[in-house]
Amino acid sequence: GKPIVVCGEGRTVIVTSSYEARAYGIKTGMTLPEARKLCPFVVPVVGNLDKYVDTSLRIHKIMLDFTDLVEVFSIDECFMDVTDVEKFYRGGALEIAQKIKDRMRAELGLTCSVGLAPNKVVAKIAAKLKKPDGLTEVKMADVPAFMEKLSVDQLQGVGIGSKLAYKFKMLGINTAKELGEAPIALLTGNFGIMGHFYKAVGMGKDNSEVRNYYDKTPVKSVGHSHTMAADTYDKAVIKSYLLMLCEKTAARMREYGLLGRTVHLLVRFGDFDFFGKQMTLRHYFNNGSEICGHAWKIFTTSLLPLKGPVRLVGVSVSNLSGGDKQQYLFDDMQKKEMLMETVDEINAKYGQFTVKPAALIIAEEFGILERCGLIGKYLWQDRERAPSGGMRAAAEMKRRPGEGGASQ
DNA sequence: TCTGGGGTCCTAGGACCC
DNA sequence: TCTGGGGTCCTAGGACCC
Repeated sequence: GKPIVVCGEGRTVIVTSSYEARAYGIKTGMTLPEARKLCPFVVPVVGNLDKYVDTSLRIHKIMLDFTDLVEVFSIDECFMDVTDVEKFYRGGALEIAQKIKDRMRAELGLTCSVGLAPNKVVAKIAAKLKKPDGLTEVKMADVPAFMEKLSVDQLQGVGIGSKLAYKFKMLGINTAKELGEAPIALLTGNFGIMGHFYKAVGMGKDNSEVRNYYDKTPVKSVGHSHTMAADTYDKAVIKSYLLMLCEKTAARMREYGLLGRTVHLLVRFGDFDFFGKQMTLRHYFNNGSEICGHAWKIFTTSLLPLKGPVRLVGVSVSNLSGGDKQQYLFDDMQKKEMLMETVDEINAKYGQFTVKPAALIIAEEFGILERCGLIGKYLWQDRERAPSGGMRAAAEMKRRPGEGGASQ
């Protein structure tokens, strides 16, 4: 019953908020001061990802009792295809939806909103219509009438964002119906191959399949970025942050059994100007110090002297390869891999960064990181959060990412 | 104490190969 | 009477999703 906002620590934004908070005009993406202006007694709550991941997996379990065709779309959304199983329930798909809602309430104390439709696109839009605790069914025959009532803004979430909605309006397309009826030449002329997709969405057509829960889609990139506690020109501080992010990235790559050969450096300056540059190597790696070496090379060759204070640094690795164990030509590479495995095991047991590169220890001891404020705390926060169970759950979740799904 | 962090996909241009 | 056509790979930038 209170106006609550969920946010992070340090320089953060509001991730989500209770309906009480929304009544004051508080929206996702706002800063805390902005929210306080709208509601002085708003209650900030720091998010707890481990708990959300754990809850998410419990929800999946409930859905999997009905079918394996459960496609994870995000931490709180799934598509479900009950075409083949609805005949086992007297009330059909509607009964399945209601049973899931009942079990979520009874077992997890949560409400959810369901959209029941012939395909993923319509189901996703339908699910958003009544929140919270809604259940909206759109039968095949009712799809045209359903789409007719929607503005292009309401198509958001299915690959049509606000910028696109604006462009549609500039073309005189204001409703989903108009989008569906727009000449294909107009759409492909303006949006290329995507024009076909937009027209289909406008008509409420979508024949993409709901993936099986156990079919893993390969990860395309792994990375971390962080907005520092304060903007800085200090290269030692920037490099320390970067090394920490590279170590976290590398540890996750190893956890997923991945190697990569493209390093992408991201930098956001104090004025919000964004810089990104990537570099592809001939060989594969998943070692934090190597990733950092490449990222730092991009930094020093492209960004010095600094045009302004740095606000955010980030790194990501792509061009990933399935992580089969490599046959090493040289013993020292094998030793390095054994070392990394051991470090990963220790950190999995005692918390992230229990064992870390000396460069990070030195950065800590000399107070380089503290000069920027929160970094020391950041380094230890994962340890304080009882890593073993939750982190595994998080890894489990990330190994099974989803894409767009029939019933949500 | 203005403006987070994790991703995917598409486009367009250039280098390079035969 | 200058410089085709088929590819792949890499990079940069942006829209979009949660």
